[in-house]
Amino acid sequence: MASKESTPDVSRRSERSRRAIFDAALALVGEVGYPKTTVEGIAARAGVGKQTIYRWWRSKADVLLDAFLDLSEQAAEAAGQAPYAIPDTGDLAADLKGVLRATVDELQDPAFAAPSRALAAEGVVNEELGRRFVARLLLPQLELYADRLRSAQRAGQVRADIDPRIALELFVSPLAQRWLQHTGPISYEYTDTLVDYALNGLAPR
Amino acid sequence: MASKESTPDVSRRSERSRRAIFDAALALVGEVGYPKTTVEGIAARAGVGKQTIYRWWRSKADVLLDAFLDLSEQAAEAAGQAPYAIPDTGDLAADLKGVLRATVDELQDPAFAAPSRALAAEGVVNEELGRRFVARLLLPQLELYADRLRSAQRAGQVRADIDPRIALELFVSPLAQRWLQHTGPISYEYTDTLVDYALNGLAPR
Amino acid sequence: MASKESTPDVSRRSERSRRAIFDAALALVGEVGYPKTTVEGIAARAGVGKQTIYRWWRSKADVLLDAFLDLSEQAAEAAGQAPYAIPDTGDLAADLKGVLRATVDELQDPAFAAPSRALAAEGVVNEELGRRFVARLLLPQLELYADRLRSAQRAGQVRADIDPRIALELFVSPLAQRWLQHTGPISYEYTDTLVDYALNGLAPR
Amino acid sequence: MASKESTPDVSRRSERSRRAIFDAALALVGEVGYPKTTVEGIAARAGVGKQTIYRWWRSKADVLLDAFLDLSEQAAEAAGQAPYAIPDTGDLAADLKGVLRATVDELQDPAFAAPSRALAAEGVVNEELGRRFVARLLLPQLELYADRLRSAQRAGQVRADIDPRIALELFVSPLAQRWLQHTGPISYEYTDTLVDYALNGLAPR
DNA sequence: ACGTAACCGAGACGGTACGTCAAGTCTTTCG
DNA sequence: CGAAAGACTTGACGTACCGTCTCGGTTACGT
Repeated sequence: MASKESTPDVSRRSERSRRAIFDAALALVGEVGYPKTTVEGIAARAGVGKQTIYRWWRSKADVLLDAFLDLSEQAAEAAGQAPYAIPDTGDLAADLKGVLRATVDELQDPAFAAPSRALAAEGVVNEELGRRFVARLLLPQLELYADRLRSAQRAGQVRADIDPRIALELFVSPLAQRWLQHTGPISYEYTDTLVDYALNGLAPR
Repeated sequence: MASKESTPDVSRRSERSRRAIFDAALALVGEVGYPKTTVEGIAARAGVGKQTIYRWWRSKADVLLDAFLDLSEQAAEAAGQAPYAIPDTGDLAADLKGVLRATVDELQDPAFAAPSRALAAEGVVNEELGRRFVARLLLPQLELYADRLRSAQRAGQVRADIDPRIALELFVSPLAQRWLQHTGPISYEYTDTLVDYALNGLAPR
Repeated sequence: MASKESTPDVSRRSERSRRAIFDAALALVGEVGYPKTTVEGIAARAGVGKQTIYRWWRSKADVLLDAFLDLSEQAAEAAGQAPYAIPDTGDLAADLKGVLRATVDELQDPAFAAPSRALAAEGVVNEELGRRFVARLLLPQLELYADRLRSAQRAGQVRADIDPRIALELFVSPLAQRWLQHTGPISYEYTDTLVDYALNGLAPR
Repeated sequence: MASKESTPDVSRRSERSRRAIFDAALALVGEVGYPKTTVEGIAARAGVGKQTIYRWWRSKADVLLDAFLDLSEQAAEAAGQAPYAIPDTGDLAADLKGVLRATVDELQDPAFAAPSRALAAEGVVNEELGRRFVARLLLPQLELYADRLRSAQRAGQVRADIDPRIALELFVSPLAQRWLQHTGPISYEYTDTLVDYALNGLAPR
């Protein structure tokens, strides 16, 4: 006996509509911004009835989260073999700088930045969505940094008593904050500096 | 020569209404959250005409920004002599840990956290407001950390070639991100660790 | 080929709402008067969204015009066989006096008078609505008088060179003006007198 | 002890403001129509504070009524000796036709027609103002017709048993209704016909 | 092969809040 | 102290979207 509240029959779902909704949602967020993106607008642009959106998602933010996850997966596939893993050349600083430079590029691509920023903002204020955003998008990425740091610990390049989950925030969070809150400019030089400071510390040796 | 679009005659403004609007706005954000706080609701709660709000502010976010700045100023005054300055006991680590612990407390006070979070969220998506939020609230506070770090540089506790404006982000941004995006728990232990990592670096010495 | 500005899909329209709106509009005009009747009030009383009114009508006056036309049609149906036709007993004076006496009664029934007066007033100042009011309500009624006068001409009771469309105004317009502009009292005696004066003229014979 | 609600000290009243308000009110009604004429607009156009209007009048309609009365008086003065009286040449039909032709001209002069129509409309719906409009503008004019008819009765041109107050409506009201409600065109020929029909009646002699 | 049960596009529905406008009141400033 | 200026409270306006609820139509099984 299926629950009354469960999603409708998934097997009959129109893949065409799903794709059109994702495309419309991402396009609208990029074009007019998140606040002016409306469910009504997404439905119209996707050539879809409003109810088709409400049948499968609970809110505008929900749609966008799925659309963005879908986008990320597609991007990952397009990127080929090692889609999302931090290289391990043995040179920790160089590896981190490389990944952060790629992130800088990504953050400046409007197609990626607009929905990402919108979801982050919504997550700040809507805790439930925020937790899903973090769990499905942010944490997996952070975990890659943690893995790389653990590897560095085994190689003796990072002290053994360091908590990798916290350590990674030393260079990731500053970039995140500058980007989200416009508290400063973003550049390769900046992220390189973050890695240097974080690895070597501020105090004289 | 007053511009046609400038705000109306400020000298005639009702201080009573201004205060009531601030109080109502902060109270509502705290009680029902930012999205459910409406201009109409603020006006009603403040016993003020809606037009009186639109006469002086352009949006809900604008009102809240001013209300929150006002709150901060009052809090600063109430805090007495050294309202917003980081102590300088000579022990950099201890001083930073102390201030961050105070910040942790503040971030857990709902009266302060709700509007702050709302403004941060709005600023993420509304760049114009975001820049004002940063310029009027965030940067002044960050500058205090920069000052303390400069003092530490003079005392030889921080390397001279370090850029204080970037260095401070090593411990401030992680806390900010955990708070804003719920990427992890917040505690005294956590901020203490951040300061230790940031000052000493991750690499073995 | 439907015009872009045409009313929405009429076949899907809710008859229930339409009726409720008419009832509410007529009731409110009767109770609080036309100027204090608001679209918002009609919607609330009808248990209907405001947008449902604006979807189908352009203004308060438009709603009221349709509501009143609907009322007239219902009254006509209720009146039975010969709903709106002037009797033709052969005695022109008696027939006209009878109809005018009925009109006097109608003009003193508040349920009928309030919306009628409101529409007339609006029509005086809003030419577009005025023309519709006249075309759909006033002229059809006047035409009945013209018909009766033509019949009287064929019977030799009215001179053949008389223009019936003007002639009818001799007894209809005075009543209309007294009612609309409060220029004098209204009674059976008054309308009887009008008919006598109009048929026989003022000059001695 | 003066009542709180009495008008303020009339002797100190600014004639300059009073005139400017009248001019502004009449101009605005002519230019944008009655509904779009606002007290705020009148005050602005007259270079006067809004309160100066509310001090001396109770409503927009009140202002306009006084403005129109003032205009009528000025017009009357300008017209010279016998400002408002119906000529008495002994030929009743000719005298009435002449006056009605002049009225036709007046009704087509926008400077006169716009405020007049506006006041009539307001009077239809606002009984209190309507009665003042009628008493101060309409009835005095009707009385002139009544006087002329009484004179005709003394001359034996109108039957003695005719009530002049009702008789005059036979030709005045039709013109009024056509003008107010757009129920038909207005012309010299039309008003001439009205006089003929009214004096001679519709029935064959 | 055919009913019947779902999804689908469309869009009307009852609502909430928006941002604007004007009403009429109240307060401040000036002559 | 009257008048100008204009800020105030109030409340209707007409618009934009919300999330729900029909409406036909078109698949896509299940018997």
